Amino acid sequence: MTDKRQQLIETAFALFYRYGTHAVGINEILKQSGIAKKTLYTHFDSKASLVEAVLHYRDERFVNWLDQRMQDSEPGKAGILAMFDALDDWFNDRVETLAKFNGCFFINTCGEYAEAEALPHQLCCQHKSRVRDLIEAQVKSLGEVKEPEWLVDILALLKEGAIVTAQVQGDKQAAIKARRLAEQMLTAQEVSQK
Amino acid sequence: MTDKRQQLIETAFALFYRYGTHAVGINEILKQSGIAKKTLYTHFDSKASLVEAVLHYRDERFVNWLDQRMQDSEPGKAGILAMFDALDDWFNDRVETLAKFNGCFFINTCGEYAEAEALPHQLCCQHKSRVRDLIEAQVKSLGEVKEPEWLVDILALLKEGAIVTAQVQGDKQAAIKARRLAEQMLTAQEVSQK
DNA sequence: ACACAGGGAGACAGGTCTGTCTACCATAAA
DNA sequence: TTTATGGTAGACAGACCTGTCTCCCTGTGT
Repeated sequence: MTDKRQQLIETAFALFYRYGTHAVGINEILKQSGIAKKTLYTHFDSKASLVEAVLHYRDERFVNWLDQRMQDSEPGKAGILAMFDALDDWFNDRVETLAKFNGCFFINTCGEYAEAEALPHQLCCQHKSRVRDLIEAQVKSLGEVKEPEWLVDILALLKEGAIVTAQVQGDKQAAIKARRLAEQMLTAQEVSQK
Repeated sequence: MTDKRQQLIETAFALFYRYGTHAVGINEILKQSGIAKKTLYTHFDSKASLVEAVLHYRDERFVNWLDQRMQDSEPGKAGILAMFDALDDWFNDRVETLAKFNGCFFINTCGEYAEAEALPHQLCCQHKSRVRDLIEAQVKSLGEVKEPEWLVDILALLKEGAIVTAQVQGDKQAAIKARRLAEQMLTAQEVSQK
């Protein structure tokens, strides 16, 4: 029962992530998952609510993965740099949990629902806030920082830049380049602290 | 004659930029532009070739605008910072040349054609290369730089990060934040140079 | 053994999409 | 005046979309 629902979400995610939500029809999802149309409509009101569920699913999966990777290192500088290492693994398809890299699902979806009022757009925004919270927690562990808010924003901005560069330009080294700058900033931070 | 063609491209761009290329139908473009379907198909083979033309149009328009803004300042540091100022104007809808800010048309379109083999994806990639070239020219004017390639990459990456942050999170200050970091980097560069 | 719920298969309605085609109307050159 | 040309208007075909509905099969609890 809930098994079918999950299966639908996962199949839909794989297709949406590859081809975009508008480009993929319900029938394609049904064909690939081998699930009947009736079953889909018992679990979801409409395609829009399936899209919504897929966004929730990916959000949880992605944030959990990233959080785990950051928790594996010491809080603070190491944790932040671990984020960029995690991104590097993602870009180069060394993470089984996430699908083959195709950019950020939320940035892509946001492009399809560009109006700020659209629900998918808002869900994407919420996802980015959750990721920002992970960074913020690490920055707080750094100790006294001149302008912590700005540092958090810049680190998040670097992350977004790396993702887009890796996808559009196909530059799989983007995370490493961003990591280097982050390291410089954090080192400068340490020095000025002493 | 070519007038109609241009009109179609501009109407199509306005709609594609707002709603995405897949979400907008040919008929909507025709209705808004008041042009007949037959005329469209004398100028373009298919919707795909219209999308292609729109990407070229936006590419030229955007690159020309950004280039102009950078040329208005002294080459080097000032030129680079002028780029971030230009972005700030764009994000906050102070540029008539570009439409109301809705993220980067190329990033959005790339999300819709996520596969690297897709032609639109490649055109988006080419656009980003052209923008990178603008940055590269400015970095060359800086004089001796330790690793100019890396600096160019990072500045481009900051630019992408600012655009995405401004769109998804709605943070209209993103360009200013990125500009601040760029300024710090370039100042550090100057100091180490002496 | 029997009733019943869950799901597979897919027909179907109603709408939209792209792309073609016909019919008609301008304007301007010959 | 006549004849191209380029445009408008829109019917139309054929495909595909979402969402509903019916029919049938299968497994499970009683």
